[in-house]
Amino acid sequence: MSKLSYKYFVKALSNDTRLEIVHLLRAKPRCVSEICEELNLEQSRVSHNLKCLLNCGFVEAGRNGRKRVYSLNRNTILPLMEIIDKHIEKYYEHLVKCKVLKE
Amino acid sequence: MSKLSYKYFVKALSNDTRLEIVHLLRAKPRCVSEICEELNLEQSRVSHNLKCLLNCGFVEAGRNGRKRVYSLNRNTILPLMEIIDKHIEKYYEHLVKCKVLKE
DNA sequence: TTGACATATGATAAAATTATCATACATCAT
DNA sequence: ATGATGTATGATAATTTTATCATATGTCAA
Repeated sequence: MSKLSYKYFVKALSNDTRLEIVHLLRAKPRCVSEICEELNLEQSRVSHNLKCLLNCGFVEAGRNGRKRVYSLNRNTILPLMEIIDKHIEKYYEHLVKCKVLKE
Repeated sequence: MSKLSYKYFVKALSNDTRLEIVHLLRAKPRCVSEICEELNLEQSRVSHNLKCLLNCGFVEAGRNGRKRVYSLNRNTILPLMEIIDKHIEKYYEHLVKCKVLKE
């Protein structure tokens, strides 16, 4: 319940790969190879990042034959993203003016 | 409004220094030198990290003489932290069992 | 049981973040 | 104006995070 764990949970959502996975799973559950294909990412990369999301309870894993199916933990991650979205909506312009975002 | 900005906002909260600052400001606004003292951190480190929080709209800055006073943007960061707290409460045990947290 | 498919994992290289140092800038009191 | 105080900023070193590669593990079908 410490700041350490706080940071850990937040870090899980502060990475492109993991955010892409989360966004993809928003629509429906998928197995690892599907995630790889749809996001055009390497398998080990996806697995490593899924593990992080799993550890933090942001996704859950089931099984379908030899496939491991991952789905969002909708109870927690969706409301969380909603709040962040709202904040971003309000402050995006501000952030852009500060020219902090590159790319 | 892209994933890039999303990541940027979340990253602002995924760092020990910035989280400590945010937690400190929860009680009341403070100037840079006060933050340094209370958290026992170097001044430039605090300033750099405050800038990040400022860019993202998580804190606001005023002035009092030659002191620059920072305060929390309570509208957005407090509800956000509340949700994260709730999630952590639920999943902390799980996370510990996975032995992901070191220290 | 063997081979093929699906995923996980450990080690390390590559990339990104962070802290630190030196110094610049800004404000106030004299 | 000058010095003292308070804060910001740029460059780079130190640290952390991430991706990649090689390989291990697990599951199923034959």
